Amino acid sequence: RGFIFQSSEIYGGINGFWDYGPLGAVLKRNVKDAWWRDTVELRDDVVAFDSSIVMHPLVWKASGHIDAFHDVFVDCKVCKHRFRADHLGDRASCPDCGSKDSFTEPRTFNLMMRTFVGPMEDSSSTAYLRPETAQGIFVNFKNVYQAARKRPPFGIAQIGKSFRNEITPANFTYRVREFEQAELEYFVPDDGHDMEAFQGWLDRRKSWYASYGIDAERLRFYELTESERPHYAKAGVDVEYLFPWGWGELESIANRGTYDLDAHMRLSGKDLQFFDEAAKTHYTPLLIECSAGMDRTALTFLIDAYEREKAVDPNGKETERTVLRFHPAIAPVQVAVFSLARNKPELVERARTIEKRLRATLRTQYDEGNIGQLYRRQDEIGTPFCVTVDYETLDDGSVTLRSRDSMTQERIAGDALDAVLRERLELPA
RNA sequence: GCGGAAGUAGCUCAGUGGUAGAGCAUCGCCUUGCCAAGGCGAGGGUCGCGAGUUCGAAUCUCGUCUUCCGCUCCA
Repeated sequence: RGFIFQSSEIYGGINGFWDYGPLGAVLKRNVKDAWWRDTVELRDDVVAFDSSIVMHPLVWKASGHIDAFHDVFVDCKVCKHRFRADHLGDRASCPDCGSKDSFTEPRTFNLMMRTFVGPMEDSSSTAYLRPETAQGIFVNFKNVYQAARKRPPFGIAQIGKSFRNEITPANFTYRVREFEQAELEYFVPDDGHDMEAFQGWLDRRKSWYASYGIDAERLRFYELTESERPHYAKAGVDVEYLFPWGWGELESIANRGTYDLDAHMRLSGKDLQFFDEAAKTHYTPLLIECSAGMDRTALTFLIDAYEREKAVDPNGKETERTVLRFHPAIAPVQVAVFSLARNKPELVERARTIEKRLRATLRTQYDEGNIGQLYRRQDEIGTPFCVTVDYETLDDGSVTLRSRDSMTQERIAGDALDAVLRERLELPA
């Protein structure tokens, strides 16, 4: 139906990259808008940001990505298993099959995508496509809080593309090499209350997922143990969804302490601290991070909404109905408007007029023809409501309102339609 | 990167050396008029891509790309 296509399909595709079609692009935009609305627009303590994808290479030195993302591997030529060279130490035999001197030469896997800045392609011009958006926030931290006149506690949010040379892209748009992240970096005073801020954002993110109807049985908030989280992190919770292939991470919420700002202060030599007026001391703010994958979240909405149910056609034959039960805020199309017949100009004109009016404030679509087909087609793309213009409409202006989920129809007076739709779509009046 | 399997219309698939197929979907007309109904018609494929064998390749061989499964990896 046009949600997601393989990238560069006519040339055979390229592993780990995907394109969003007419419906998918709107779906993903709606997911991002929902995140942005809740995380930025409804908060007076969070400001917007949009940093560049290519940054000074030292950013990635400070963040640890240049070291951590350049893993050296060797393969056992006998059992074909691969090992990280630094995990093997001085061992000469394969831990899995015991073969001696069976390793290949060490090979480096660079998980950051590399490019060159300027026309000269040499080591001095090497740059990286960012593997996460967060560092753009950290290195601009001082500019942002001064320009926005913010003091901790306050947050900086950004949505943008990131790139990683994953060894094995897998599971559709779940593990990919180009993806979009939504990240909130929330800076709090070093006053012993940082875990309260962490809990506050965890609760807020929990209710965000719940408010868009994600199946609670398929969503879990996994608390990382001390050994599972980075050494500098005081707490971490992974938001996971039960995909068809198992539990997969959508978002990571963490208390990262002063680690990130410390690292950039150390390498850049710049001061990124605050001055506490009351205590007359300088301090480095602690950081609460919410980092969510937008492609993964969009995929979650798509999978969670998908349902096939038994139905019966007009001849009494058993058939199936495919329906995407999107929340109205997420659905690519919110209202479809139909003319009951395609060869009756007065019906068509009336329906088109209504569709055009609704289009000003809602995501709408016009169609005409066999009414059953039209309803099922909209079910399949997750449109919550359909409005049908029929012969009665020509008499009194009333229309039929049909619900995707209940499959029921009701008669609505023409002048009540807009208000009824806004109520049913759970939109503000 | 390793091992296995697969790739034919938008989707699901049939087609094992001799003119490229079906169902559904899409588009048009008719009929119908409130949940994928019915009738008639149309468009859509260099059979993933590239070589090779052959008089002739979707079909056999090799390479390559992509996808799936299992390893490996997972800041």
